[in-house]
Parts: sequence; C-alpha cells; structure tokens
Amino acid sequence: MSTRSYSEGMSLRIALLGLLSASGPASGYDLTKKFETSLAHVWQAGHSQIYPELAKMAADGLITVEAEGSRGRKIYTITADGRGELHRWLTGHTPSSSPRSEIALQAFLTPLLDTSEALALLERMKANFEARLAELLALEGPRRKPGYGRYALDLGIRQARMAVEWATDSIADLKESAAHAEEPATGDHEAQPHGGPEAECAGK
Amino acid sequence: MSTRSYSEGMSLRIALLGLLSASGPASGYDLTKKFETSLAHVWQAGHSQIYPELAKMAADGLITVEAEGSRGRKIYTITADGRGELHRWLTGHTPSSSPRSEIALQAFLTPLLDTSEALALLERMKANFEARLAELLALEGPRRKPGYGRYALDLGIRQARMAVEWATDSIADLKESAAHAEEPATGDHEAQPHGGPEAECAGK
DNA sequence: GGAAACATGTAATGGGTTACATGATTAA
DNA sequence: TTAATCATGTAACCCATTACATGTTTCC
Repeated sequence: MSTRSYSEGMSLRIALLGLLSASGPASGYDLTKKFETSLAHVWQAGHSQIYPELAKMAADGLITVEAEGSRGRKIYTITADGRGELHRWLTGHTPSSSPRSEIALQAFLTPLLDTSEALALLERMKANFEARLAELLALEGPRRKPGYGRYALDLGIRQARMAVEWATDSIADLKESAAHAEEPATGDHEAQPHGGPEAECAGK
Repeated sequence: MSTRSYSEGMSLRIALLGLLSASGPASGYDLTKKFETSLAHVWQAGHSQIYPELAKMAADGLITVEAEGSRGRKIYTITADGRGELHRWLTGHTPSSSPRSEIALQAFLTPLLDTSEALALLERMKANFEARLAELLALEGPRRKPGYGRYALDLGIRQARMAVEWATDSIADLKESAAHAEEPATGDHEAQPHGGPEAECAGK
C-alpha cells in the first residue's frame, strides 16, 4: 500500500509487468524479443538488463516462475502483487518528458554555425525525421484495430511529423534571415554567424 | 582528425563547449547556472557532473583555465581544439530520438486499464502537456529575435502542442470506442478492458 | 557433424543522481 | 555573528551498454 513516488528507473520493471499482463506468461528470452519488436520505439532494453531484473522482480514477489521448460527456459507469470504495482504506476505516476535530447541540443547550438552549415545540419535532421516517419507509418499500415501499440504508435507518428514540420520551417526561417542579412537595406546588420551577441564560428 | 563516431555520453561535453563558445569564458559555477536556466529544457546536468567533466576536458586540451578569481573560482576558456570538437559534432553527428520515453510507455500500456481509468490517465497527461506548453510559451513571450535558444524553444513548443492534440484525440477515440462497445448492435463485442486479445485488467 | 537459433547468465565500464563535505564572501 | 549565496569538489549508488561466457536444441 506504500504510495512512495516512482523513480525513473522503475520503468523497465513496469514494461516487463505490462508485457506479462498483456500477453500472458513468458520467458526472459520471449520478453527480450518483445522489447526488440513491439516495444522497440517505446522502451529499449537488452537481455543483459532483463534477466537480472526478472530475478529481482521474482525476489520481490511481483512475478513467479510458473514452469521450467526445455533448455533451462523459465516461464514467468505476473502475480497479484505485480498487477497491483503495475496498476498503481499507471494510475498514480505522471511522467515528465526527459530534459535530455541530443536533437534539442543540436537545435540549440545551430546558431554557432554559419548559415550554409546550419542549413546542411537542418536538412540532415529533416531527412532523418522523414525516414523515421516512413518507418512508423509502415508499422501502422496493416493493423489499425488491435489497441496495444496503437496509442503509442500514434504518438510516435505525430512526433515525427511535427519534427519534419519544425525542420522545414526552421530551414525557411534561416534562409529568410540570411536573405535579409545580405541586403544592407535594414537598420541592423549582422555578421556571418547568425546568432545573438558574442556569436563566434565554431571550429576550423 | 579522427572521425570516430560520437557516443551518447558526448553530449555533456558538447553542451559545455557550446556554452563556452556562445557566451565566452565562464566558471563551473556559471555553467551550472546556465544549465539551470537556458539549457533546462534541452540538456540537464548538476554541478557534481559538471566539475569533473570540466577537469577531464581541460586534461584533453579542449578548454583551459584562463584565470583564477576570488573564492577559488576558475574561469575556463574554450581552445581551438575545443571549437574543432564542437564543430565536428554539429556537422558530423546525427542524433536519433531516444527510444526510452515514460510517456510513450504509459500510452502503450493504456489498454490495460478499464475505460474510466484510461480516460483519467489521458486527462492527467493532457493537463500536464498543457502546463508544459504554457510554461514554454511564457519563455517565448518577450524575446523573439536573439537566436540562441530560439530553434530549440520552438521545437519544444511544437512538441508540447502536438502532445496536447494527441491526448485530446486519444480521449475522443477512447470515448467513441466505449460508446460502440456498449450497444450490442455491432458484430463483435469486447469485455471491459478495451484492448486486443488476452486483455486483463491490471490490478486491485 | 556443424551452423543457426534458442536460452541464460556475469563482468567491466560509463553516465547520472543524491548525498556528503568543505570553505570563502557578502549582506543583514 | 550568522545566514545566504558563492564556489568547488568527492563518494555511493543505480541504470544501461558492451563484451564475455556457456550450454542446448533443431535443422541441414
């Protein structure tokens, strides 16, 4: 009943409980495969992280070894305690978007480049977002009903679409700024690097 | 000249080089403050991470101690090597969005809840996204020109807006699905938990 | 018999968070 | 003088990645 707040590191545990709850009993190997497929764009984990975590979860009574198959295969089942933990996390924990994004960092630092380099960077990012969007749209194609990955997939697709739009608009904005800077008609004129004060070109 | 690929863990270093390049010489304390303010929504780091990293960067010749002020204050300056490293990362490294999002995980697991609980979860998420959007819009307000945080801030705002829309549409979708499930007019009828096969309610 | 896939682990390393610890300067 | 802020560091712990390591079953 302890309503202690959940730390970030709880998520692997939750993801495993979620898979066991949604798809029934499974081995560590099965769960690893599911991380590679259905959960690939949601939460990533390798077998070297999963096996020890399953052992800890069993020790904590959230799951049990239901059966042992051939090749030492251990089949885990979620317990009532496990279901409770999962339910509590879903209803009681509000996650916040992680403030650590390499993409946002590159966006932030873009003004350190001169215009042509910045444009190249944004074009590269845009191509990447488009590739991701295509990949997710391909996943969406056949199955529309099922439900399990649906909301998360929809979120991912919207995210990719938004990123493409952002890149497109930023490229246009940058081109426009560069055009304005060329003609000395306006009152204030800036040097090559298109940033604010103290802007310096990074690098050789 | 080594074009080795950059690992994720490079980002703290890059963020520090970026700040030193954009805003000129600064102490570890100054940089820590900047992480709390301008970089807060882009890349997070505390002083206990920053001080050792600065020492390593100095050892690697990317920065130097320009001066030592009162209270043992050390002022770091970026070197030519540092600028080169930063430039190489901006022009040569393409980051990918991290496949580890608590928000996406909750979205993925939503079908494990019954309709009313799922609705409550989505409403809670929506309120959170709206709060974040308001926060970022407030940051945008006064300064529109400067450039340094501009692209990253725009990206953040679009992201928050997209998330609000996703939540709104998912709520509508869920309500519609629930309405359809109530009336037994359609061919297939599902139980409470609105998911695919083997759906079970998590919890007590 | 040998390769591929099944199946499970451990160890080393690195990044990140929290907590611990210390001292100098400034303003009330 | 004493509290707040400035300023820098270290230690313990947790999570995640990569690499190491081992054994089984199935299929050709």
